[in-house]
Amino acid sequence: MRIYNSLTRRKEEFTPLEKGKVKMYACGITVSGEAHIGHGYQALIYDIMRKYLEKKGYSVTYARNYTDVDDKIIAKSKETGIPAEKYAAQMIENINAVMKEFDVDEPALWLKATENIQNIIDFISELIKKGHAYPAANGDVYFNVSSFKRYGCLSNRSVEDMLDGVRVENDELKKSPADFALWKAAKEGEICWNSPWGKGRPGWHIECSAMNRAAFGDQIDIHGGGRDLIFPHHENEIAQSESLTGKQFAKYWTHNGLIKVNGQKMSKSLGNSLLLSDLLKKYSNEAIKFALLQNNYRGDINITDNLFPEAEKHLTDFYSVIKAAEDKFGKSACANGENERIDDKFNACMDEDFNAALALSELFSLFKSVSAKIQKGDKTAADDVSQIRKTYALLGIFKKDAEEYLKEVAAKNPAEIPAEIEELAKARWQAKQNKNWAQADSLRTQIDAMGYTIKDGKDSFTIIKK
RNA sequence: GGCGUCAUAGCCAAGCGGUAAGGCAAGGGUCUGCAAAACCCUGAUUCCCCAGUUCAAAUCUGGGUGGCGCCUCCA
Repeated sequence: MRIYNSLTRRKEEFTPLEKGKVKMYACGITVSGEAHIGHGYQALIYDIMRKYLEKKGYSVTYARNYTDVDDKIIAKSKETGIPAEKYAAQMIENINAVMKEFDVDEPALWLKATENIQNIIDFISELIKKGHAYPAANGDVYFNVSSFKRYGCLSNRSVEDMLDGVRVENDELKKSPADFALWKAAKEGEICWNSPWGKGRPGWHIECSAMNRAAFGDQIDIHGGGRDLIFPHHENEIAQSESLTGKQFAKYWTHNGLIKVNGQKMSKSLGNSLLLSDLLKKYSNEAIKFALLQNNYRGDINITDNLFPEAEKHLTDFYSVIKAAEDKFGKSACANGENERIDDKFNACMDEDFNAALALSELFSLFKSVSAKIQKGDKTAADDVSQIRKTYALLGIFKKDAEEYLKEVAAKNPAEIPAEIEELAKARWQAKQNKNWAQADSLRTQIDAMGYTIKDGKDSFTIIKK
C-alpha cells in the first residue's frame, strides 16, 4: 500500500520501521472549547487509517494527545472561574462523549500534557545540555532554531524566509525571533509546575515530542494532524525530536485537509466553527461520515448547505435496499454471506493512500446490482449485502440496523404535516376519486406552493415535505 | 514579500504515463388521468493557458494565470 508523505511530497510504498508493527501518532485537540466538525473529521481520518492498517495485518499502536494546558485554557479558566485543570477535564469528557456519538473509536493511548510534565522537563533539560535550547532570564526556555540545520524541511522554508515574515517584534528574551518557547514561566495565579527554571508550564510543541518519546521511543512510523499544523507545530516537533536523538522522528508525515464553510475557512479566529454536537442533532453520524469521506482526506472540504442532506439521502437509499434484501431473504442471510470481489475492490481503493472517496463511489453500482438481484429473487444479493456491511463498516457506515437507521433519520427530520395540508390533500384525493382532474390538480398546485408534494399510491397517498 | 497547495462537464468529485469513474442537477423515455417517486437512456474529442520530454501526458518538466491556505491560536 502507498501513503502520501508530506515530508517528501509524494506517495510512497508503506514499509514500517519494524516488520508487522506500526507506531502511529496524531495530534489531537487543545481542549479550550467544544469539538467542531474539523476535529471530528481529523479523528475520523486517523481512526480509519488505523483500522485499515490493522486490516492489512499490522499490529498498530495508535496514540492521540489532548493538550490540556495552554494560554486559551488559562484564559477560559479566568473567564469562568473554574480552575484550569478542572475546565480541561470537563472539556475532555465533553469531547469524548461527542466523539462517541460520532462513532469514532478511541486510540490505544491517550496522551495528556499534564500527565507528562516530568517527561517534558527531562526532554527540555537534555536539549539544553546538547546546546539546542537555552533558558531566558524570566524563566522561559527557548529552542535555538539555528542549532538545527534542517529546520524548515517539512514546510520547505528557510530560517531567513521566516524571519522576513515575522510579524511580532522580537522580545528581548529570545536570541532569534525564530526561536520558540519550550517552557513558559508562570504568571501570578496561573496553573504551574516546578522545574529547574522555576514555576511554569510546557509550550505546545514540546508536548508532542516528549510524549511521543515516552510512549514510542525515538522513532515512529506515521505522524498525522491537520494541514494547518505543518508550520510551525510539526516543524518544531521535528526540530526538537531530531536534534535530541539524531534520528529521523517520523517516517511518514500525513496531513488531512481542512474544513471550509461556504468557501470560507473554519477557524477559531473567525468564530464560524460548526460544532459536531449540533450537526449530530440534524444528521446521522453515518451521513456526516459519508459526506466527509467523499473527498480525498488530503484536500479541503467545503461544507455547503446540501452536502449533508445529500449524503443522508444516499444512505437512506442504500439502507432501503438493505432492508428490502432483509425482508426478502431474511436478516441472518444478509449478515452471514461473503463476496470477496467486493472486499478486494475496496482494499484496492484503500491501498492507494486511503482512497475512501473511490471506495464510496463503488457503492452506487453495488447497490444498483443488489436491487436488481432482489427483483429477480437472486439470493446472492444477501451475500452482497452482508459483504458490503462488513467491508464498509471500516469507514463507519452500514453499522446500524436498517430499520432502525431509517427510523432514526425520520426522527431527525420530523415530517409534521400541518392539519391544513392534510385537509387539502384529502380534498384532492376525493376530487381525484371523482375524476375531477381540474380540481385535483388545482389543489395539488396549492399544496405544492405551501412546500409539500403529494405522492399517489394505488389506494392511498402520502404527503412529503419538500 | 516568502512558502505551500489546488485548478477535471452547470455543480461536487475520482484519476498518480496508456487513451476521461461516480454523484447531484438537466434533457429524453417507461409508468401515471396528469404528476411525484422509481427504473432505463443521454453528457467532457477533452482535463486553466503556453512550451517541452515521450511511441503515448489530465497525469512528468519549465514558464505563466487564477483560487485557497500558512508565515499569530487552530484538526
